Amino acid sequence: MPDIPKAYEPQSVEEKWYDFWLKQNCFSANPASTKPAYSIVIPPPNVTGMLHMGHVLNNTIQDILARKARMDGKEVLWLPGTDHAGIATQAVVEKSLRKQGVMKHRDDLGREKFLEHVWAWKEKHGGIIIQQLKRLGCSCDWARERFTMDPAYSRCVQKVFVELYRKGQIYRGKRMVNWDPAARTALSDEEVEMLEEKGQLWHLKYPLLDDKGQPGADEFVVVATTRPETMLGDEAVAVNPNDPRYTRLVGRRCLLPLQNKPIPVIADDFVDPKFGTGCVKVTPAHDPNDYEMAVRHKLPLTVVIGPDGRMTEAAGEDFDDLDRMEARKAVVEELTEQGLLLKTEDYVHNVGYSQRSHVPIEPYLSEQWFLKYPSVEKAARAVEEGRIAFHPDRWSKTYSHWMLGLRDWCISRQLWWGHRVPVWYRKSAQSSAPATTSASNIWCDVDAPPDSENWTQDPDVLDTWFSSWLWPFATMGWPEQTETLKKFYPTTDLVTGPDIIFFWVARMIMAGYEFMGEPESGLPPRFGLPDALPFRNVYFTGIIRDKLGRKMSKSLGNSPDPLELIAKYGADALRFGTMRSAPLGQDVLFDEKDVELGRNFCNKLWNACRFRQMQGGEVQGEINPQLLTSDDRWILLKLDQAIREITTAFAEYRFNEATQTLYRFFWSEYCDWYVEASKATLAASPQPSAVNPQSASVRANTVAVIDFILSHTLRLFHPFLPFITEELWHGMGYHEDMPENQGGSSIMFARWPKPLDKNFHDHYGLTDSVLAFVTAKFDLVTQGRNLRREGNIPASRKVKYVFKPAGELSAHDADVVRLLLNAEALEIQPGYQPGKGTPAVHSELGTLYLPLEGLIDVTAERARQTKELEKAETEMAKVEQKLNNPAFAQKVPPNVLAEHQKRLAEWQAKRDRAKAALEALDG
RNA sequence: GCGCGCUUAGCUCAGUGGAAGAGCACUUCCUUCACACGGAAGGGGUCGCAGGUUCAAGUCCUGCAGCGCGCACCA
Repeated sequence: MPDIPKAYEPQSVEEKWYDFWLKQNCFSANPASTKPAYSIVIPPPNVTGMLHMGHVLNNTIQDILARKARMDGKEVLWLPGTDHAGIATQAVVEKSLRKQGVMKHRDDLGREKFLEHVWAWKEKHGGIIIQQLKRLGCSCDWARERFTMDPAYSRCVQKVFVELYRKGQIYRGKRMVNWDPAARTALSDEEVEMLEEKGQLWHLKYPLLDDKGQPGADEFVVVATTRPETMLGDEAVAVNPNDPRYTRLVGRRCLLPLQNKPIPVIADDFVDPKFGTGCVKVTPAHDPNDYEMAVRHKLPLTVVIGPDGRMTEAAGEDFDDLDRMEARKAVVEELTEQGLLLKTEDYVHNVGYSQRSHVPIEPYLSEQWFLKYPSVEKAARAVEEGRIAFHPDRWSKTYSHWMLGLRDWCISRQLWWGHRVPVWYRKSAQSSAPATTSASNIWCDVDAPPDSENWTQDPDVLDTWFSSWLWPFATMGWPEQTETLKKFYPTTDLVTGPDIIFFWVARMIMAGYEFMGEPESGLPPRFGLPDALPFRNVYFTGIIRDKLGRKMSKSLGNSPDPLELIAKYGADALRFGTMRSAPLGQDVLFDEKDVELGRNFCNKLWNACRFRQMQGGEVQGEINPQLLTSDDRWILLKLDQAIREITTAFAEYRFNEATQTLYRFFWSEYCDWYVEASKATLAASPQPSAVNPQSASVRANTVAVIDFILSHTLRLFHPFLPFITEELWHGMGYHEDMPENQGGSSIMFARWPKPLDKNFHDHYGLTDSVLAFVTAKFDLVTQGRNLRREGNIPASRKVKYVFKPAGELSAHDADVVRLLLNAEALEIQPGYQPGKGTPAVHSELGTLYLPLEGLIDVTAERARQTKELEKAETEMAKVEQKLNNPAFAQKVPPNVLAEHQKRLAEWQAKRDRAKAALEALDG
C-alpha cells in the first residue's frame, strides 16, 4: 500500500476488486468439486425493478452467507436471476407505449407485436437490477443467471402445468374470482389486500308486490348494503328461514327499484337474522356469497359491472358506462329522490384491494384455471417437523395456519406477458370459435397439437408465482438430472421476506415435494435425489422502513436510492450499516446515519491498518511467547472471545449481533485500548540499542501480534465488508504466505478464523489472571483520566501522577499507564505519603494520585468523592440485601455466592477510601 | 373475532434468570506523530401497567393497556 491516503476512498477500490473477482472466476460454482456444497437461489427480483433498500438487506445477507460458506471451505453456488413479473411489467410497458403514442390499448397492436415491445423493454431495462447487485458486491455465479421466461424455464412451467392437468390437479371452471378492474385480470386470493375503510351502510326500501303484482301502498322490505350500485343486479331478497319476522314474506315478490323488476323473497341459512335488518339483497353476479345463494336457488345472473369496472348496459340506461364509484353516487341520489333510501349509517368495514393496482377488487364471475395445491401434507409436515427450519421460528405458525385453510389457486391471468396456458381448443367446423370443451376437443401438452391450424390456444397466461415456485430446481436444469442439481439441490438457505411466505415459500416447498420428491408407489424413480425439499433454512428478513416507521414507497418518496448511498459512502458502508441495524425477525428503521456509521467504521479499519504500515517491516508471522506484554495477551484473549461470539452469531443467523461484536472488538478493544497501549513498545527503535537490548525484539513481537490480530480481523469482517477487506488483505501483504486457494489469491477463500484452542492459550500464556490484570490496569487509566477532568486540567497540560502499587507493576505496564494517562511522568512510590486532599483513585493494582501543588480544587474533589461514596453505599445496600436473605446462601450456586461476597468487599473498600478522602479534605 | 410481534436512555434499538448496554443526539475538554469519518471524560433508565413463579425477573408465567402486522365471506 504505497502512499496510503488518510481516509478510505471506496469508489476505485470497489470497482477494482469486483472486476478482479469476476476475472478470477471467484463466484463460479463447480459441481465437480469435492468440497461440500452450499447453495442459495436468489429470490428473483422483478426484471424491470430497481434496487431498493429491501433488496440491499436481502442480498447483503445472502452475500454474507455465501462468503462465509466459501471461507468455511464449501463449494458455493449463489444462483441469480430475475422474474418476469407479469402484471407489473405489462402495466409499465403499456403505460410507456401509451405515452409514446404507440397505442391506446394493447389490442391496437395485437398480441405478437405487443410482446415484441415487452421483450424490447426487457432487453433494455432487464439488466439494470443485476448491475446494481454487482455494485453491492454480490458474489453470484453470474454465468448461471436465469430468467423465468427463458425458453428452458418456460418449458419447465409448461411441463408442470401439463403434469398437474393430467393428474386432475389443474382444472378449468367458471367461478367468482378476485378481479382487478385496473389490470383487467383475475388475481389469486393472496393478491387481495383487506383494508379497513370508513364507509357507509345504506338502508334501501324495496316495495313488496301484492298478489296482482302491484306494489303495496306501504309495504317494504329493507335491505342494508355497503355497495348500493350493485342493487341494479339484484335477483332476490333473502331472509333466514327461521326468522319469525319474515317467514310470512318468503315466496312473495318485491319490486327492485330503478330496474322496476320483480324479484323473489327467498329463505337461506346464510342470512344472519341478527345483522342489520335481517334482509339481504342478493346480487348473484357481484358477490361470492350471493353467487352461492343464486346457485342454491337457481336465480339468474345479471352482470351490471363489466371487467373494466364500469357499469354495463344491463345496469340500465341511466347508469350504463358509469364508473362503479360514480354509479354508486348516482344510485343513491336516484333512490333518495324516489324516497326509497331509509337511512345512511357510517360503517367501518374491510374492503379488498388489489395488491398490484391498489384499486378495490371486484368479485367477477369468469372462466379461470385453478390448481388444487399438490403435496400439501408433506409440505406442511416438513416445516412442522423441522426438516425445514424457519428463522425466526415464529413464522412457521403463520405457514401452518395458511396450509390448513387452502382454497384452490386461481392461476390464470388475463394478460399477454407471461407463460401462456399450454391448452388448445379444437375449432368448430363452422367458425374459429372454440367448440364444446369435451375431452377430445382439448389438447394439453408442452407442444402445440400437430394440426395446430385446427386449434386455438387458450389466451390466458399463468400467474408469475406459478413459474417462480419452480425456481430452486428449474434454475438448475430440471427436468434433466444435471450435475448442478445433484451437487447443489436441495439448497441450503433461502433469504426472503415474510410477506411472500404464502406466495412463494410455501408453494416452493410443495413444488419440491411434488416434482423432486419420491415417486408414488409402483412408479419408477423419476428423480434420483435423496431429498425433495427445496431448502433447509429460511431466513425471514424484516421490512425496511423509514426512520418514522413508515414503509418505504415510491409515492412517499422516503425510499433512498441505494446507489446514491453507495456513491456517497461506499458499498461496504451501506452493507455494514444496514446489517448492524437489522435484528433477526424485526423490521428495520433505516436511517442514513447507519450508513454514515458504516463509512466511519471502514475508515477506522483503514487507518488502523495504515498505522500498522507506518510501523514498517515485513509481515511478522511468528509470535514469541517469551516477549509478549500483558496487553498483547489481553488482545489475543479478546480476539478469541470475538471469534467465538461471531461464529455463534452466524450459526444462529444473528447478523446484527455479529456486526456489533465486530464493532466492539475492533473499535473499543483493539483501537481504543490495545493500539494505544502498543505505542509504548512501538516507540522503541526497530534497531537493537545498547540501553535496552530487548526493546527492538519486543517491538517486533508487538508488530507480530498486530499482524496476527489484523489478519484475523480482516477475515472476520470479509463477509460484511468484502471490498475493503480484500484491499487491505493484499495491501498489508497478508495473502503472501497463504496457499493460493486459501487466501493467497483472494481473502474470499481464506479460512474462517477458528477460536484459539487450549494449546494456543497455554503456549502464549493467555490466562484469566492476565485478563483480570489488564482489565484492572485499564480501569485505573480511566479513573486517572477522570481525575484530570474533574480537576479541570486541560488535556494539553502535562501532569505528573504518583502511583502507589499494591503489588508488582512491571516497567512496561507502568509505561503503558503513563502513556494512556497522557502523563509527563508516572512516579512509582510504594511509600508515598500524599499531601492533604490530594485527589486519588484506587484499583486492584494500587492507588493513583494526582498531586497538584496548590492547585487542588477542593470543591470539585469533595463533590467527586461524595459521588463515589454515595455510589458505593447504594451498591453495598443492593448486595447486602441479597446476602442477608437466609435463603440466598442456601440455594444459590457457590460461584454466585462467592461473587456477591467479593462484590460486597469491593464496594466496602471503595466506600472506606472515599470516606477517608473526604475526611482528609476537611481536616 | 383469532393469531403473531413490539413496548428498555431524548431518538433508533441490542439484551440467551445472576452487578442495566450500544449507536446517534447532548455536556465539557483535546487539532498529542493511524484516524476530527477522530480521541478523552461525563450526564441521562421505578426496563408499558398489575399480579405470580424464583434465593434472584428487563429476562419465565398470567392478566391488562397502547401500537403495529397477518388471517377471517357477515350484507
